[in-house]
Parts: sequence; structure tokens; C-alpha cells
Amino acid sequence: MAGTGRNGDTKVVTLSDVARLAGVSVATASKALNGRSQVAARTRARVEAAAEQLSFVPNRMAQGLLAGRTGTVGLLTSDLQGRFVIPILMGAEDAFGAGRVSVFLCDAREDTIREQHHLQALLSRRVDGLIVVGSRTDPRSTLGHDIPVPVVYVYAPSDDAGDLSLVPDNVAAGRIAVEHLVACGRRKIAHVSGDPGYAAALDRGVGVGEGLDAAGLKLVGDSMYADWSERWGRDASAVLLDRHPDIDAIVCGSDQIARGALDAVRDRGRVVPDDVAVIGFDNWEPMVEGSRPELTSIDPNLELLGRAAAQRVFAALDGDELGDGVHLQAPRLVIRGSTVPRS
Amino acid sequence: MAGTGRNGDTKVVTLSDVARLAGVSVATASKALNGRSQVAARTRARVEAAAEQLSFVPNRMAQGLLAGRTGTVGLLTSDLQGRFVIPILMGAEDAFGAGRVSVFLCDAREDTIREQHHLQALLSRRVDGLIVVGSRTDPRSTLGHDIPVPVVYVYAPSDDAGDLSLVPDNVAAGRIAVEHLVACGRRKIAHVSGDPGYAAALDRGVGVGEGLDAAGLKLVGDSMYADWSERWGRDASAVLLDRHPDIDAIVCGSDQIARGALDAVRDRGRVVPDDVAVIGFDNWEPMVEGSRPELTSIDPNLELLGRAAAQRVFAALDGDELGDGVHLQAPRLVIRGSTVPRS
DNA sequence: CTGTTAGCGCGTTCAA
DNA sequence: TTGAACGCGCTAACAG
Repeated sequence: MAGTGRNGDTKVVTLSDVARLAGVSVATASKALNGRSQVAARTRARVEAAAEQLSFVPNRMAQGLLAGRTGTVGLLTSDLQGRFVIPILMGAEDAFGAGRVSVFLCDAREDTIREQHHLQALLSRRVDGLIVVGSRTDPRSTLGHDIPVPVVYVYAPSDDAGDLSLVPDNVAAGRIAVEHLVACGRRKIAHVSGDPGYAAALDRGVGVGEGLDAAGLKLVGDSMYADWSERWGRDASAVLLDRHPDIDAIVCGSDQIARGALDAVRDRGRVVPDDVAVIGFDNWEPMVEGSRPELTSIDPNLELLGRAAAQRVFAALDGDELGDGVHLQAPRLVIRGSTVPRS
Repeated sequence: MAGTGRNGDTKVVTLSDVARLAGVSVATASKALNGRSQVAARTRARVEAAAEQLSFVPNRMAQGLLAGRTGTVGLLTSDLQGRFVIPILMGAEDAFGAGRVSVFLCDAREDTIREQHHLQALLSRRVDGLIVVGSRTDPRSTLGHDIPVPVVYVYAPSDDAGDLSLVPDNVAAGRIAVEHLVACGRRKIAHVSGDPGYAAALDRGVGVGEGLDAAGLKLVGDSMYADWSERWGRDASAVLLDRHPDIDAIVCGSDQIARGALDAVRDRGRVVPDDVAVIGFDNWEPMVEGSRPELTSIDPNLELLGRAAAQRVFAALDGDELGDGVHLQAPRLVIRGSTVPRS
């Protein structure tokens, strides 16, 4: 199977190579390989054998030239770390068989100029659709409506209500976190979150408030907002625990903050989860699985978001309405040892 | 600028649309837009105005059909988390202006079948080259030599010496770690690493040994290999510290292990870095910057790896030899508070 | 059943 | 200086 030459030596084989080897015209070869019915069985077999022998791979770009579709999607992101975009990419790939559609991934790095360049590049390559992934859940400026392909905004919604946006439901996430703590018997719940300039921080905070209201509880101390770091999680939790020694649970705005909270609790000689339960957001594996104990967290279900985005794009290509407005993806509670004692 | 319709309404404009609006032939329009000299200045201006007005974007796939190049690279990975592949992708993008070349990212998820599907998909889209990114530094099976485009293996080398592989120099990384600790005055150095089935673990261990030899030192206790988790870092460090209370430094096989080591040291009432210095590998930001104190680490310079890979691919397209064998990328020491006291 | 013709969007000859 | 004609690789119409 493997040739002896280096990569790049072997010339790309075309349909006409196959046709010549099989002794038929290119049209017949095309029909044979595409499973059209109007081909003699023997001829089809000859063509298929020839294609196999030459390891022929049809040029999808040439096909796309005719069909008006390239089987290609652009994923335009500014998520430097890939934390959000990778699950979304995988969800998009899953929405179809592997290889049926390929994904261009471009990182704009929060730079509008660079984003425009990438957008041009993607359109010039005639992507069938575009998925725009932000690095935070705050609205971002729309790409505009004069784009000739369907566009779906994921994670960060578009600021234009005419666009379709798919985002995690952070309010529900906050509510679910509190409901879980209450179900575990916690009554003295505190809240430490990240940068208050982020919608994610505020939305989760709103959900926390709703959850407390529903349980007839009041937050212990004030919600603490500063930044998304472990250090802040430690410092803020330390203050809260010292001022309110009766705290029996801390809702944290992210898994990193939660890790800081775990440290603060342990520094004070108290035990998680027996004395104080801790819950985070994001369900970011390296964070939640490395901690001691492992961290209960709210998973935003990003794969589902990516899968839904891809499905919407391709449904739109098939003539369906793309739809508009901001659609919320329900989160999922993942329980680990930081809220429920484990063996 | 923005149209009033929804996305997808506006038809894709072609060169002939531009030519018609400008009142010239497509050939002339093509020359005008591509900066060919044989066009009257006034004609060129008319064509450019028409292109602008219609916001014409040339179809690079049609161009590619002629040129034999698509300005497209395939990135075939099995790095589920995106830890390695994202920096490599960014390096590859940087190797050219943003948008000059676009990158298809495919995740094979350690599955050979899926990898073959993606490979076919990429070749059918006529990528100009292929970058294969593994999730560990152990050799992986070659894609073969009958691929019609240049292939570069990154992070995980190919098991075929005829292929070109670009990988981090883990032996050097281990050596540099020890050299740094020795330079900080440490003499009683222990070693905790990850899964001994990983070349990365063993290679770094070899480097640690070389560094110790060069300094005339012996490892305190045995190298501890198990897995890449924080938990293991804690447990192994605890054993070492209890059996060898004079340990003044721990070299850890990853940042996660190092975080576990930090916990173990603190649990014993000892201070990092004053009593015990700790150093990790990977320089993975959320890990190194969240810890207390921040973690000194060895950065494998993945962006440079990605950039180099992209450059090799495109140099090969321009006729240069692709080259072969395994090439090592030198790592970089990043000093933080876990080895040198900080204000 | 098969082959010929046409054309997808573009760049590059070559005549005019 | 411009435009008509050709071909990149492929598929869809038709004619044979």
C-alpha cells in the first residue's frame, strides 16, 4: 500500500486518470463512483477497481463548484485557551459523520481587524456556514446581515436580536447550584464570583438569588465579585469564613474560584464537605478532578451547544428558517466530593 | 453597509457580476483585481469600484482549481483537551498573515478509523499540507508515504524515520529544571513524575538524571512514577517528604503533579520555596498561575513548534526538501514563586 | 448503458 | 489595452 517515495512525490490523481485506467469516459466514471443506477455492473466494478488502485480521492472543491456547497463550516473564535471552542468543535463534528463536513478554525484573538481578515478568508473559501464563538457570555457586535451564509453565535450572543445566538443558561446554573446545596441540607450559603464586568458572573449571581428566595433563605454576607482567579477565591472565602463562621456552603463563580475556596476552608481547619460545601461552575476537568476533594460543578453542556449550532446551520442550508434571538442551553449538575461525602 | 435581509439572502457575487457592472469582460476584471499591469488605470478603477460595491470576494476554491493550491492546511489531532493543539494552531496561523492560509482542525479522538475518515476528508479538500498533532510524545504510527502533500508530525513523532517530526526536547527540559534548582542552592532533590508508559515522563526523568550528574548530586529517594494527577503528586510527595525530611526541592513531571506536591509540602507545615522548592513542566497557565505560590515551570514552546511546522510545510510546497527525522524544540524556563521567593 | 457537451468561477494564454 | 477561448476537476443534461 505505502509507496516508496517521500510525501508529495505522488501526484494527485483525478477522475480522468481513473477513467483512462478503466477505459471509460470521465462521465461514466463519475456515475459509477457516485452510485448512479445507469451503469453496467461490470463497468462499475472496473471503475471502482481503478479508483481503488490509484487511491483516487475526488476533489471536493471541484464538486463544490458545481453543487454550490463545500461541506465546510467556519468556526470563528476568540477563545484563546480553547476551553470553550474545543467542545463546541467536537459537538459540531458529531452533528454529522466524521469527515462529512470539515471545520475551519480561526482564532481572532479579540482583535476586530484580525476577525475581519479571517471572515474574508472563510467567505472566500465558500464555507457553507459560520459559527462564531466568544470567550465570554457578554453580547458581542454582530458580523452584520450581508453575509451570504447562515451565521450562528455561540457562547457569546450577538448584540443584534435578528441574529441567532445559542448561549449557556447561567441564571439556571446559579439556581441549580443553590438547589443542590439546599437539598444537601445547607442553610448558610455564601457567594464568591469573578469579574463583575462579565455577564456570566452577574447571571449566575442572579440565579443564586433566585434559588435562595425559593428556599426562603438569605445569602450570608454580600456577594463578592472581583476576578476569576484562584487567589481571589482564596482571599474572598477567607474573609467570609472569618466574618461568618457559621457558613456551611460557598457557591463559587468558577471552578478556579472554587479551588481557592477549598484552600481557604482547609486553611481554617474546617473540612469539605462536612463543615462547608463548595460548588463551582464550568466543570472544567483539570480543575474539578485535581482538587481535594473533587469539585461538584455545573457543566454548561458546551458539546450540545456546538452540536445544536451545527444542526441549525445545516438546517438553514436545507431551506429551514435559521431563526433568531437568544436561545439558552440548560446546564447540568455534576456532583462530586465537595458537596457530598464520598468513600 | 449592512443589508436589511437575513443572512443567506444575499447571493454570492462572482467575478462575472463585477465585470458586467463595470462593463468589461471577466478576463479584464480578473487582471484589474489581481494587479496585473496590462490594464488602463481608468478601467482598473471602474472594476475596483464595482467589486467594492458588490463586496466581491473571489472564490479561492475556484482559484485553487487553477493554481493547484488552496491556501489551506489540515491539522489532524487527537489532543482532546486542546492543550497542545491550540498553541500549535496559533503558531501555524502566525507563520503567515491572518487569513492568508486557513486551517482545518479535525479531532480524531485517538480513533484510527476516525483518523482515516478525517484524512480522506482533508485530502479531498485538497489541503496543501498536513500537520499531525499527537496528545503525548510517544511515537505514533506513520500516515504513510503515499500522501500527495507534505506531512509534519508535531508533539508526537512518527515511528517512521523517513517522516519529519518536530517534538519538545523533554530531556533538555528535565536537565534545565535541575540546573535551575542547583543554581538556587538546592542539593537534596527528589523526583515525582507521571505515567511511566509515557515517553514524556521517562525523557524528563533522564534529563533530571543528567542534571544531577553534572552537578555531582544524587537523587533523594527513587523517582516516583504513576500517573499525571494532582492526587498522585500529593501522595508521592508526602511519602518522599516523610521518608526524607531533608528534601529541599521536588522536580515534578507536570504542573498538575507539582500542584499536588505544593499541597503536600504545605500539609507538613513547610514553606515553599524557603524550605522546599517545587518545579513543574508544561507551563500550563491555569495551573501555574492559580497555585500558591505561583509555579515555576518548563515551557515546551509549543507556539514555536506550530510555527516551525507550518513553515516547513509551505517551504516544501515551494520546492524545498521537507526533511526527515525527529527534530527537538528547546524548552524555556519560566521562573515563578515556587522556586524563588517573590515579594 | 455509454459518451459527448456544457458549465461551475477563475486565471492565463493568445489574437485582435 | 482588451476580450475570446481554453482548462482546472467534476457533475448534469442530453444524445447515441
